[in-house]
This record gives sequence, structure tokens and C-alpha cells, in this order.
Amino acid sequence: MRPVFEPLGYAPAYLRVSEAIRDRILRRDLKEGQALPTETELARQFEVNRSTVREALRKLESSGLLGRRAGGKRLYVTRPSRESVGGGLSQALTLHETRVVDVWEALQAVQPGIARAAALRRTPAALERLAASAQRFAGRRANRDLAVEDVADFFNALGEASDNPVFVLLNEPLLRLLKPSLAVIIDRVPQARGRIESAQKHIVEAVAAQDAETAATWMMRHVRDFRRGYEVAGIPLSTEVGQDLDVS
Amino acid sequence: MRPVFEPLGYAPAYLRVSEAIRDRILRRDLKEGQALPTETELARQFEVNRSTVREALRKLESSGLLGRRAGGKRLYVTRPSRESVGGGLSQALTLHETRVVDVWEALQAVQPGIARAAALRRTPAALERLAASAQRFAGRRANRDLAVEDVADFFNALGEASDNPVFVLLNEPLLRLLKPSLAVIIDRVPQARGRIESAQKHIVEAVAAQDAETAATWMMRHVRDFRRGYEVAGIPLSTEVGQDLDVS
DNA sequence: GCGCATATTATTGTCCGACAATCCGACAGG
DNA sequence: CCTGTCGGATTGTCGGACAATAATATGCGC
Repeated sequence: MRPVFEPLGYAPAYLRVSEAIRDRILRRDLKEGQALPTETELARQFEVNRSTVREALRKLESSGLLGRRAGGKRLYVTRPSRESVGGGLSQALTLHETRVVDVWEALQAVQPGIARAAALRRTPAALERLAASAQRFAGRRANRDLAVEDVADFFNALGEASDNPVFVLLNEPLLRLLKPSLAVIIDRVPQARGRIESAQKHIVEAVAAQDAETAATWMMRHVRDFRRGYEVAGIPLSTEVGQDLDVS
Repeated sequence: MRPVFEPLGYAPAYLRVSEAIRDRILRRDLKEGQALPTETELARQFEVNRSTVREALRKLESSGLLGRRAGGKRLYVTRPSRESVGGGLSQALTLHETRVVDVWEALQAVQPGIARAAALRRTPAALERLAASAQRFAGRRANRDLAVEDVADFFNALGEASDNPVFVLLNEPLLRLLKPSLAVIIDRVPQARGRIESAQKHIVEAVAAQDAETAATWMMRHVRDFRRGYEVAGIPLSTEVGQDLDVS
């Protein structure tokens, strides 16, 4: 039978408090960087107990809307950082039994678009950052983990060059999930470094020349190489991501 | 002088408790659907006060890792739902001053890939769901808001058909941010409904025929139409998303 | 007046104990 | 099988307390 009545809504106080504060933040009424009133003061204003306020604050804290300055005590309004967003999303993907091939497919779908946008809109500064990232990877001869970081940083630099916050925030969780398997590839596939280096070089050149299509094409090759890498390294494509438990 | 020592890490108890529980969830040690021990029991096991446990639970609750069954009291382990992930991400994007053109660009980058994947892997059931969604939109003559929901649902159905959790989770926040402006388009652009209907029809056909390239092509047109829609409807592309405050 | 060490205050993190509301499961009766 | 009742368990909220320490004011030498 189709239900006739909605369950009548009731929200516990800690939730209502948290939503009240969040709305003020989303509405830009509380601006970024601004210090939140003290817990006692909030409790007074909302007319609830301090414990209740604290529960509300914990919720906002883990949404990344509130943060603490290093070694500080007070809470400040912050915008969710790339790391906080990435942590949440990659955590969710982990629990959704995402496989490396899924992440790879998403990368394949989205990165050429990012490269295109970056080529069209890159500033000189962003281009320099991108080139520096590529150079850093090329110079990294020994360390495996640092090389992985550099590869990820290249994608991030490209995302920033696209000047599109959606791309920037999307990149983070995908890269985070890809890193462990990427490390394995770099370890096991001798020619991986060379191919990555070459792709990065071509992408940098295309972005420098603001040639969107060439940038997209090389990015497609770059991403496709990863898949070859999985095969050569003997990583099953159906491996689930996120056995590692690196946290936010 | 470069600092030699890291500030030695100290984490408040509520954080350590929350991370302990989260790790057990990520590690699939606590499985989805399983009921968490009661607050009192957790307090006993961690040897902290119940208030401290409650703060930890609030964090996990808002990451979507813990949830409550409707009208229930106990907390259960859940995987972050599409809504919870979407809420977090779209909230973040709102605060990053994302503009409709940014969201549109991301959509343009990612949707053809989704269509391609859906065409290749759709099951008969997923195809039926997709076709039903298109049909529902086509039959919706009057209501503006319901039409918007249907358009979003079509994208969601396609994401599900792709059988890639990354695509499913990525879709949600983008659509959520697009909905308000999409409503305006449908209101102001008379031919919008017809063009959407046609694009959906072609996409459904291509997905049915497992013709990935045609599906991607029509999807590209479909998304490009939105941009035309913005222009015709007189919505500046630089409008910031998220003045609406719809919550999770 | 200004920089710096020091004392004071404010604020957070954590604990304890309490109580009402209400969800849950059992149980009985029709 | 459905409904009403009941007792226990659990959550939501409260008040108060206190130690640790960050934030702020104070005083001092210059």
C-alpha cells in the first residue's frame, strides 16, 4: 500500500544547531576565516547545553566547514579543502567496492576535458607550475613514492590550470585511490617512467601553445598508458581500491 | 631556520575514537548494515566518557559512514549514500565560488564517457530503467520541477547503467548544482523540452544497440544544448551556483 | 612608545551523574 | 494475525565540574 502520511519530522537539537550554523556559512553570512563564537556563547544563543553545541560542531568540523588553526583552540570558518573533499569521496568509493578499472575509466573520461580546459585558459603562472611539476618528475630517478606524488601533482597542476574548481576537487579523490597501484606500476614496469615523462612533456608543450586538442590527445594516451601499465605489471583490473587506510 | 622537529602529534580523544571506528569500517571489519554497539558500551570499551563517544559518532554520522534506520534509535554501519556524498561535494563547490559554466564544463567532460561506458555494459534491466526515465520526461507536460527531476534522473540512470560507482557518485553533486538553472531554462526556453526529449531518445537507442560512439556523440550534443539553453534563457555563465540552500 | 617575559582569564576537552522520551521486544487477548 | 500493554534499554539533553592550555592583559626594562 502506498503510504499516505509522511513520518512527521523531528530533528534532534544537535542537528538543528549544526544546520543553523551551516546555513549561515553557506549563505556567506559567516565568512571564511572568521572565528566562530565560543561554545559557551553558542550554547547561550541557541539556548541549548554546551554538550549539544559540541556535537553540532563535530559534524561541521568533519564536513570541512569548520577548522582549527595549527595548535589553536578556537574554531574558524573554512571552505572544505581539497584534502577533506577527497578524503570523503575516496572513502565513499572504497566502501562502494570500486575497482581500479572504475577509477581508471573515470580518469579516462575526465582528464582529456581537463587538459582541454587547461590549454585554453592557463595563465603563465599556472603553466610554469605545470612545467615545474613535469620537470620534478623527470628529475626523480630513485624514489618510488616521490615519483608517484609527482605524477599526482602533475594532474593537480593541470586541474588548477583549468581554473575550474570542479576539476580541482574531482581530481583529488581519483588520484588518491590510484596512487597505490601507480606505485606498483612504477616499480614493476621499467618503461613506465619514460612514457610518463614523454606524455607529460607533450602535454606541457600543448598547454603552452594553447593547443587544446593536442593536449587532450596526449592526455588520452597518457591515461591509456596506465591501463597498459596495469596489464604489464600484472595488476588485475578488478582489484578493489582502498586496502590502504590513509586517512584525512 | 627549517624546523627540525614536527610538532608532536596529539589528537583529542573524540578524534581518536572516531578514527578507530572508521578504520574498522573501512577495513570491512564492521560490515554494512551491522548495528553499532550502544554508546554506553562503546564508552566502556574505549574507556572514555559517553559524551566523548557521542562526539565521535557525530563525525562519522556526517561522513555518511553511520546512519539511522527511519524512526530508529540505534546507529548502523552504512556506506555513504549518493545523497550524502553529493551533499558534501556540492557544498564544497558552492563555497569555492563555482559558476554554472564550471559545472557545465565538467558535465561536458564526463558525460560522454559515462554514455560510452553505459552503452558497453548496460544490462537489460538498466536499459529498461533508462528508457523508463526518458519516457517519464517525455510524458511530463506541465510541471517544471518534476521535469527537472526527470532530466537529472536520466543522467543518474545512465550512471547506474555504466556500472561504475565513480560515475554514479560524481553525477549527483553536478546535477544538484545544475538543477536550479536547469529549471530556469525549461521555464524560459520553449524548445528546450523537445530538444532534451530528442537527445534522450537517441541516447537510449544507442545504449540499447550498445553503440558506444553514437551514445557519446548524442550525449555531447545533449550537454552542449544546455549551454545554448543558458544563453537563450539569459542566464550569465558566470552565475555562481548554490544560492539555494537545499540541504542533505 | 615598544618589545618581551609573566600573570590572568577564557576556552576547550573530558568527565560524572541525572532524567525524560521513546524505541524495542515480549507478552497477553481478541 | 492484529492490537494493546508493559518493562527495560538506549538515546537526547541537561547541569555542573575541573585540568590543560591558548588567548589576552599586565608589568617591566629600555
